[in-house]
This record gives sequence, C-alpha cells and structure tokens, in this order.
Amino acid sequence: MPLSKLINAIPACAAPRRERRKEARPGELLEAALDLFVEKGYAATRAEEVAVRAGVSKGTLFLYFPSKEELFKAVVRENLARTVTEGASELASFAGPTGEMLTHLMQQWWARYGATKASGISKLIISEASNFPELARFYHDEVVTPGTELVRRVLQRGIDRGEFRDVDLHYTIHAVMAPLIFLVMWKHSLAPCCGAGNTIDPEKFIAQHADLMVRGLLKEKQP
Amino acid sequence: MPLSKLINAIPACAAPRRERRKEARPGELLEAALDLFVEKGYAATRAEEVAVRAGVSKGTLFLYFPSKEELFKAVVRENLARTVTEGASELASFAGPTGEMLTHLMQQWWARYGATKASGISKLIISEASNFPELARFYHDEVVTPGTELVRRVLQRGIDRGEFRDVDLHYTIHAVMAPLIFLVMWKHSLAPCCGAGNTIDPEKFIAQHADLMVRGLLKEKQP
Amino acid sequence: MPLSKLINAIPACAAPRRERRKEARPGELLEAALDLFVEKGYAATRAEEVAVRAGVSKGTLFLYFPSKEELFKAVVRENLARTVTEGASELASFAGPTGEMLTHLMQQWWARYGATKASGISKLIISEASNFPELARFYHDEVVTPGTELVRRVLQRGIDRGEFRDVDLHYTIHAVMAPLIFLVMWKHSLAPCCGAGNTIDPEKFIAQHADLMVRGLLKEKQP
Amino acid sequence: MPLSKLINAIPACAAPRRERRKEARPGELLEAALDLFVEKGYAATRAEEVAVRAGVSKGTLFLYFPSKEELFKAVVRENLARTVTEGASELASFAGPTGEMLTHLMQQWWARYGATKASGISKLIISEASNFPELARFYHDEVVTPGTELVRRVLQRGIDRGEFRDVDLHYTIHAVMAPLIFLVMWKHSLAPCCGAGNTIDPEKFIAQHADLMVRGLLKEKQP
DNA sequence: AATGAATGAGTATTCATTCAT
DNA sequence: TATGAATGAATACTCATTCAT
Repeated sequence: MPLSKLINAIPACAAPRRERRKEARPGELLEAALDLFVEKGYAATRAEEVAVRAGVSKGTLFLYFPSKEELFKAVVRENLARTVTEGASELASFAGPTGEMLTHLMQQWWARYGATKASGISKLIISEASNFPELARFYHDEVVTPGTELVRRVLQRGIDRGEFRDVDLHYTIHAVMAPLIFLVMWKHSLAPCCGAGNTIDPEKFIAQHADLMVRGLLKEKQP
Repeated sequence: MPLSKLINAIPACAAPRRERRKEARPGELLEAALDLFVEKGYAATRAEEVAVRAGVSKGTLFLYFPSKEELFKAVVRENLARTVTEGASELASFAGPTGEMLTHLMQQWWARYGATKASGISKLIISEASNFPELARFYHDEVVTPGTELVRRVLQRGIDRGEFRDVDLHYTIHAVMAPLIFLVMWKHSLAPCCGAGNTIDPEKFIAQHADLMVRGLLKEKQP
Repeated sequence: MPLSKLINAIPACAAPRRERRKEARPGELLEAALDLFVEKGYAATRAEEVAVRAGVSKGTLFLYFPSKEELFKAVVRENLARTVTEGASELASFAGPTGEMLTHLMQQWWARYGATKASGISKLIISEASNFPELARFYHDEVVTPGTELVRRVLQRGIDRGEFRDVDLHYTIHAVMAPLIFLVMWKHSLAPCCGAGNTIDPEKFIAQHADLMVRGLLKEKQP
Repeated sequence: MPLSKLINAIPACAAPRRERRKEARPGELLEAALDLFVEKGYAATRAEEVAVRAGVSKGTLFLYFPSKEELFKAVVRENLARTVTEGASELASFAGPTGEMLTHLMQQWWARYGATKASGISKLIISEASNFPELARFYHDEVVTPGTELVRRVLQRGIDRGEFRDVDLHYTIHAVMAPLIFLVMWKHSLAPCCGAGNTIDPEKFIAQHADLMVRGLLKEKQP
C-alpha cells in the first residue's frame, strides 16, 4: 500500500460527517449566511464566519459560491422563493366577509413570514438596496409586486361586494402593508437593543392595525 | 491662446486649496458624510470619499473626527438633534377636531423630516442598529420615545373629547406611525431602484393613511 | 533561446511560493523579526519587512501574530526563554576556587548569550523599556533577577569559604554584571558604527574585568 | 492708523510672553525635546508634543529646526557639548593617591552628568545608534574617546607612580567605565519600571565599584 | 471534494511637514 | 515671526479569494 493512500486514509476515518450529504452543503451554507447577514449586515459578516457556522472550511464556501456577493444574492433569492406564492392559494377558498379576509391575510403573513428568520432578508434588502440594486429590483418584482397584487385583489373584492368604500387602491394597499413591513424592520433593528419597556406584541399590533383598517374601509352603516 | 495658459487656468479656478475655515469644516464634513452614509451605508463609505466630497483631504477629516465611527455617531446626533422637539410646540395651539389634528401632525412630520435628507438617518439607524446598538438606543430615546408621546397625547385628546373610540393607545400609536417610518425606509431603499411604475407619492399616501386612521378611530355616528 | 523562455525561467526558480509550512513559519518569522528589531529598533521596523525577510507575505505575518506588538513580545519571550536557567546547572558541579568559578561564569555567559544574536534583545528591552514597561518587568523578573541570584550564590560561596572579603552583596553583584551588560549594549550600538580603532575584544575584556573583580574580592594575603 | 496695524496690535497685548526672548526659543525647544526623547524614544515622540511642551506651536518648531531628525541631532549635540571637557581640568590639580583620584573621578562624573537629565542622551544614542550612525560616531568621537583618554591618564598616573599594577590599559579603561554606563542605562530603562525591590543607589554602587577597582588595581602590599 | 495556509489589494489612521494668514 | 489648519505619504491591519495538497 503506497504512502499516499495511507495519508489519505487518516482523515477518512476521522471525519464521518464530511462524507454524507454533499448536496446538503449549499443549503447549510445559505442558512448560516442568512443568520449572520441578518444579524450583522452584509459588510460586517465575514466569509469565514459563515463557513465555520456551517461546519465547513473557508475554502469550501468558495467551492459552492464564487464570491461573497454571490453568496449574499443566493441567500436572498433562496429565501424570497419560499415567500412567494404562499398564501395566495389559501385566500381563494375564503368565503366570509372581506374585512375578516383582510385581517386573516395579515395574520397569516406574520405567522408564515414575519415571525420566521426569513423575514430578516426584507431587512437586508432594504439595508443593502443601494449596494445591490439588482437585488432590490428582484425583491420588488418577486415580493413587493405579488404581495401588492394580493392585497389589491382582497380590497377590490371588498369594494365589488359593497363592503368597502371606493378608496384609492394604490395608496390603500400600501397603508395596509406598511405596518407589516414596519414590524419586520422593528424586529430586526431596534427591538433587540431597546426591547425593555417598549415591546411590541406583533399579533396584538396586527390585530389593532387590522381593526383600524377595516373600520376605516367599511362603508358607514346606513341608519 | 497657448496651451500653457489653458493648463494654468484649470488649477486656478479649481484649487482654492488650503483655505482656513475651521468653523465651517465640521458642518461640511457632516453633510458630506450624511450623503454618503445614507447613499451607501456605513461600511461601504470610505473615509477619504467623505473628505473629498467635503473638499478636503483625508487628514483633515481626522482632524475633526477621531475615527470613522465617531464621524458616523456625530452625523446621527447632528441630524437627530434637529428633529427632536420640533412639531410638538405647534400642536399645542391647535384648536380644531382631533382627526384634523392627527392628519396635520403626520403631514407636518413628512414635510419637516421625512422629505428632507435628514430622514436618511432613520434608515441608517435601522440598517446599522446591530453594529451600533448604542446609537440605536440613543435614537430610541431621543426620537422614538418623544415621537410616541406626541402621538399618544393627540390620541388621548381625541378620546377625552369623545371624538375617538377608547382604543388601545400603545398599539394605535404604532399603527399611526408605522406607515410614516415605512415611507422613509421606502424612499431610501427601494424607491431609488424601482421607482418606475410603482411610485408612491408621499403626500397622497399620508393623506390616504390619515383618512383611514381617522375613520377607524372616530366613534360611529349615532343614528 | 527566445525571450519568452527567459522570462518564464525566472519565476520558475525564484518562486516556490505558497508553500505549506505551518510548523516552521512562526520560528522563521521570529528569527527575521529578531534580526530587524535588533538592527533597526521596534518603531523603525516595518511589519512587511519582517514578512519579506521570512519569505512570506504581509498577511501571513498577521496569521501567526495578531499585531506588531505581539510579534515583538513573542520575539522577546522566545529569546529570553533560552537564556533563563542556562548556566545555573553547570555551576553546581564546579569544585575549584570561587575566583575561577566567577571568571568561568562570566566567560560562559558571553559564549552562550552575549556572543549570540539573542543578546540583541537585551539591547531591545533597554531601548524600548519605556514603551513596553510590561516587557521590561518581564525581562526583569525572568532575566535580571535570576541572573542576580546566580551571581549572588557564587559571591556568597566565596565569602562562606573564606576566599572573598565580606563585601556588600547587592552592589557587588551589579559591579560584576554591569560590564557584561555594557558589552552587549556596545556590541549592538556603537560597535557597528565606530568599530575601527576602538575595538573591544569581548573575551579579553571579560578576562580583564574578571581579573580585576577577583583581585578586588579576594582577601588580602596574610603575611 | 491702518487696519493692518490694528490687527497686529491685538496679539501684541494678548501675548506678553511671546515677544520676549526670541533667542531663547531654540533652547526651550531643545530642552522640551530632550525630555521627551529621553522619556519616550525618538520615534514615539511627536513633534507637536515637543512644541506644546516648549509653549509654542507646531509651526514654530519647524521654523527653528528643519526636521524632526535635525531636532534630534541638535538635542544630542547640544547636550554632548555640555559634557565634554568638563572634569578634565579639575583632575589636573589633584595631588593625592591615584586610587582616590579614580574614585573621585567616577563620583564627579555621576554628580555632573549621570545624575542629570543630560545622561538620558547616552541612552538615546545607544538606543538609536543604528538609525543615526552619524550621531553615534559623533558621540564616540566627542564623548567616548575623550572620556577614555581621561581615564587612561589617571590609570597611567597610577602605574607611573608605582601605585597600580601594570595592567592592560585598553581593557581596564572600559572595565572602569562600563558600570557607569550601565548605571545610566539602568536609570533610563528598567529603573522606572522595576524600581521596587531592586533599587540601585548610584553613589553606593559607584563607591563599591570604585573600591573593587582600586583594590584590583593596587599592587599587592609587600610583606 | 475539502482543507486551511498563503496572498495582497484595500482602508483607517497617524504624523511630519507645509503654507496662507 | 508665529500660528495652526491642511496635507498626504507612510503603515498596521483586515479579509475575500486562491491554490497546493
């Protein structure tokens, strides 16, 4: 048996974790990167940190992603993909009043996106938009526009069914969404520092926001 | 005109170098730094860039600010100082219905802060909160808390005067403010990239938001 | 032979770059740093120079030592470690007259420390003591005090055996050591500049010093 | 009265110290520089510090000395000049035994040079010799050589008068001087850091050294 | 595929020196 | 003369990226 084989044999038995799940690597790296990018921002996250958190070496990271920038883009794309198209299907089967529908939509959005780690990428996008305009556009097209459309359809339903006043859709949509976005930004910026004394309970906040919105949208009761 | 004259003419108008303006320098540097930090973020802004934009050399920057970090903090403090306590006085003399008062407050906030360059520091704070928790707390104490109090007083006035329903103040306050914050974030992140086709007119957006809020807050008309 | 071949031939022999020698690196860097620090002083030695002399790049230096200051400290510790406790053991078995013992001690000290490159760190410590008081204390504790003790024991032996007069140990110790320290300082400062015409031969100088010391210490012959 | 005169008149009454002793400036700067160079070394001393300690502005320093290097050289030259030629005259009239003469010489040297601030430049020279070889040579020629000659003449006197043994002058001279140099180095390096517990009283040390030297030099008493 | 030692371009910061006032 | 604001060359240190193993 040649010496070279012997040398290669040593790490083989000492590293049982390395052999399995080669195709899992990119996912583990993306997850580690998501954590760190969200926590520290793009520039303050070092490539090696990501690698270490994913349990691999620095070199391996660059085996899967050609650069830190591409890693960042992949993190964003990966996590945006999850968000898109969820929730739309669910609403199709909703039969109750549109006010309840809108409230439900907001609550679901928080439960399925806002409350998850993935919401950190919304914060990332907004923080790094000027340095990664391409990503900002991607986010706009893949998340903002579809989300906008979803809300538009709900509002239109309320108007069509005579429940809501005939409001300006464009600005009402944003008035509906803005507090949700705010909640995500808050969670990933000031909340961790200034939590004590000014805590915002997301569910209660959304409930209050939804109540105000629906009341503001509903046609006034006829006497 | 000989070439030598042309060459000499260039530095003549472009180089009033080595001026003595100790008084003005800090302000010029802070302004240049605000522009760049808002535009590119903290990490992506190079100290020398700030100096050059302020029309001085690298060394001069460090003559006035001991480090990039202190420059950043100074930018934040400088611009927050302006914001704080503005607007509060104006409301004291307001005599009309609280719904109009609330609408007016929001519109003035935009006109005096949101629409100015200084609003970029709200975006900065939120983007860099995890890297500068000390600043985040400063912002929270100096801006968020006073702003919150201002809105609370207006809402309380509406309730006390029997105009508004007896809502949960804590969450209503944030429901009022969230779209304003959203507007600032939007302006400094996605708007510059994805402006075409999805423009938000701040005044109209605030008007719509205020209308919805006030309608949601007003007691229902008694038949 | 075409020019292109010649050009290619140069890097071929001059660049076995990117070798992997993690074990050897710290030692090579410490040696290079010792040379340069001794030759030029702490401040006048640039980190990159050290790296280049060790045959690596700037980055590699900081891979092994977190800062120039730590590199300096490591150089000092590394070279002091060798010195400490050497020589002490040898004297234990010495059986002759204490005068010879003292002479032997001084000669050995020169041969094993003074004459080597490592003696440069004594000069370093003394030159940089005010900038690195921590190191000065380290040197004092690890080198000066043990050395002092060694000499003390020898002198005490001479007194106990009735060979030496009952001198004040504290000051005699320093009188014994001072010319040795002087020799080291001389070698690393004026000697390289002003060698011609005023050369000091260390062995002869120590012999003369030892002779004078021993004569001064010995009890006067009884008639 | 023209405006320019008025302007000039203002500092004239506000700065009473500035007008007097223009010719004292270089001296004050040299003194401040001596203090700082001795205390912190050449590189660690900033030009502005020197100026501030001398009570002038940075610009003024460069008005009198074209560069930091020249300032350093001037400091050395200035203080060496004081040292040279002192003491020689005094010895000419000494009439007692050469042993006492030698002891006296050493004690005087300490009192007039070693104990003063100026002795710091010996430490400076030795510390910076490799970076300022020109200064090292200057020091060698102006201080070491004359000092050596002085000691040589005393030793020669002792031999000529039959008091001292016929020792090797070259090495004995250095054996006499080395502890004095050592004392100066000690005072300006380790003593400030490690004073506690290992203090060397210079007068006592010199006394002990002189006693040992003289005993070592004296011809053995004839029975 | 995986490693981690090595690289070097890039950046904040210092400080001797200049010069308009 | 004297000032001190301004300069910019110099330097320690970082970190994304490469590549021999």
